[in-house]
Amino acid sequence: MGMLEELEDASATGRGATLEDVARVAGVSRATVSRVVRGDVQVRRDKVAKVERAVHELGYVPNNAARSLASRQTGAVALIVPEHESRVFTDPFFVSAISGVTAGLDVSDKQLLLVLSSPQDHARTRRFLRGGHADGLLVVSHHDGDLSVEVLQEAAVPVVFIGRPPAGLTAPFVDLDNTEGGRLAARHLIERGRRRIAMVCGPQDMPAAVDRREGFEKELADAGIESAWLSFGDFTLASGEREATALLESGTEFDALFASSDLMALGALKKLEGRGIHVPEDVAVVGFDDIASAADDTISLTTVVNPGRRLAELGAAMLLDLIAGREIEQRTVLCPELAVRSTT
Amino acid sequence: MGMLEELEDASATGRGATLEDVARVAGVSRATVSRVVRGDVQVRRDKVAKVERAVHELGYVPNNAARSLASRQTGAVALIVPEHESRVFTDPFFVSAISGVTAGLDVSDKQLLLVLSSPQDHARTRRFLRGGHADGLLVVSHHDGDLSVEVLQEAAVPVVFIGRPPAGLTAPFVDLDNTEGGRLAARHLIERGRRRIAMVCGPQDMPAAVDRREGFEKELADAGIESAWLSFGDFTLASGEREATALLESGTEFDALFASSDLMALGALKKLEGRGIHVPEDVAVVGFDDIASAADDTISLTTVVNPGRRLAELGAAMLLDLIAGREIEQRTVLCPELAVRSTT
DNA sequence: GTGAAAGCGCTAACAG
DNA sequence: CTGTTAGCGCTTTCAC
Repeated sequence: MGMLEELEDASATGRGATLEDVARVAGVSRATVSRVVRGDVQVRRDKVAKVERAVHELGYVPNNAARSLASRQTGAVALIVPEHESRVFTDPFFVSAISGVTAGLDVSDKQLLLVLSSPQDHARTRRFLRGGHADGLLVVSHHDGDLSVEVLQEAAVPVVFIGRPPAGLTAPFVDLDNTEGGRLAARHLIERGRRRIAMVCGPQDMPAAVDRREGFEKELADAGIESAWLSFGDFTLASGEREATALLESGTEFDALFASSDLMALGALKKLEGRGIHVPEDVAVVGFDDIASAADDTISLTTVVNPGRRLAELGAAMLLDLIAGREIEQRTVLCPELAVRSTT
Repeated sequence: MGMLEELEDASATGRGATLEDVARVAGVSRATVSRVVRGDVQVRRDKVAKVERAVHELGYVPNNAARSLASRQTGAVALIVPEHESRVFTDPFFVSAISGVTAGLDVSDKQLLLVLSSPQDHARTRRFLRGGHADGLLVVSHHDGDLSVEVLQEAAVPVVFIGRPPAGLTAPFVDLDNTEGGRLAARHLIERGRRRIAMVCGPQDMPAAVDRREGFEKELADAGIESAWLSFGDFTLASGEREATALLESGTEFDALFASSDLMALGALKKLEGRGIHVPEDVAVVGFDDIASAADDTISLTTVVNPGRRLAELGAAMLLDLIAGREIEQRTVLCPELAVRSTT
């Protein structure tokens, strides 16, 4: 299937007291009970007390379905991740993003629906979007073509991108300045005296990956040097290994490697070490993301910090504002920092 | 918050054609449209065609909330994982379990709600359970006290455990014969000529961890040898490292180590190698689970195969049967196998 | 086979 | 501040 999500939704099934029961016991009208239950402040204190007692007594729990039906709100927000399950559960960046969204939603009573939609699930995702399951959408890790304007529009709810949307798709977003991130990495390497710098880029159908590459290339150009090698992975550990191997086998001389994700950097590191290449003596390595294991003693990877958690949190807040009908900044772009450790 | 879930649920928000619209366009009654939409076979072919055309024409999508409200069914099934987010996204076993459930549910139209409920979220989980959000519950990775009979009963829906529930909690379940798994590991090590065997157990508030330890101990006892050392981790990589360090520092002599999870085995392996101990020459290592990286060339860990995916799939099928009111086998116990690789 | 009618439990104007 | 009144959109007996 390919949908995975956070939730708390759906509807109450059967049993249980209804608003009406509570109203009867408390000796007030249904509307009043409804107000109390939702915290609609305009109710006299004594009635509130009565209602609360009745609610407790009856073990009343609101019926979600009825609530949604009447309010035309689902009480949920969906986080759309156009990646395969295995990737999401494997890349720490997503974990931080998810926990960031969770945190950002915490101030509201919205539930998180995690929607993993690998390419094959296109139809399913579309159905989901049309199904009106959420009051708002958060999109992370978007590749070109994953979601079209039309499909998004069908959902008829506010959308916020975590990471700049591709050209042609206009939507509010939060993002890291990935171009600057690429520059940062390149500059650092140059300052360390490296001149034969290779880069393993991320998938070029993702704006973030493109930006990182461009920033890297620009910085090199500004310094009047050319990149020693450029290749493309998909942000995974395996692709990092693969591209490092290719780099090694190409016979290219290089004294530094910039990987567009920590996972790829880790994969490359493994291969380099396997060949007896010393890091950072022979080759300096810089990653991107700053996943937890990058700071691990035995790895200690120099990397560009990608505050995924923070971005996600901001994105969630933006979405909440949008849903509430508040005005928001259409774009929020954070400035990257470099965490210098032992690989450079 | 601490709930994470799969979903597809909630309710349609606004817009869109209703059953009534379709009925009008198709020239039939609402009831008929409803029957057609749900595939309630008793409808004349020509009317079916008319309805389908109208549905297509209007782009009709059923409103979930209304559906749930009327049918008193949510169309969702919850997978309860009493673990912290970080753990779930970090342990490949959960990934297989999740994908197994996903697969098992695929034959139905039920949606998966992933509920991560760390201990602090007890109240939240309880609320969720009482909320009637799902038509059935699947519980995996249950620790003593995580869920009580009462709490489960409040949900008032069928429950299936993936992994034997603790004493006192009676529920249908699917499980691996963990005792046999522990035996298998011990026997293998003994057959390899090892006699000073250490074990890093899992948390003893989990039946699976207890069983693995007991199987291990029994097999050793049958062979007339005593375990060299026994300690307890929590199934994570970090705890594997920690316990291995403790083992090393205790000065205990040992020529084999059985870890109750692959992640712990990996952590231990790292520490052993860090100390210049050769595996398997000096120390043989056996893990449990057979996560993907266990089969990795550079690791090649001998391990007891825990078919998490299969178990989860079976569990989901059982739950579906239960929800449909069908009779089921109260317990399904799979027999473990050993994957012999390079660490023994 | 098919339609009519009666809600599911709640929210949301609208009076008062 | 509070009660009354309508539905939200769909499923589900129950007759026909």
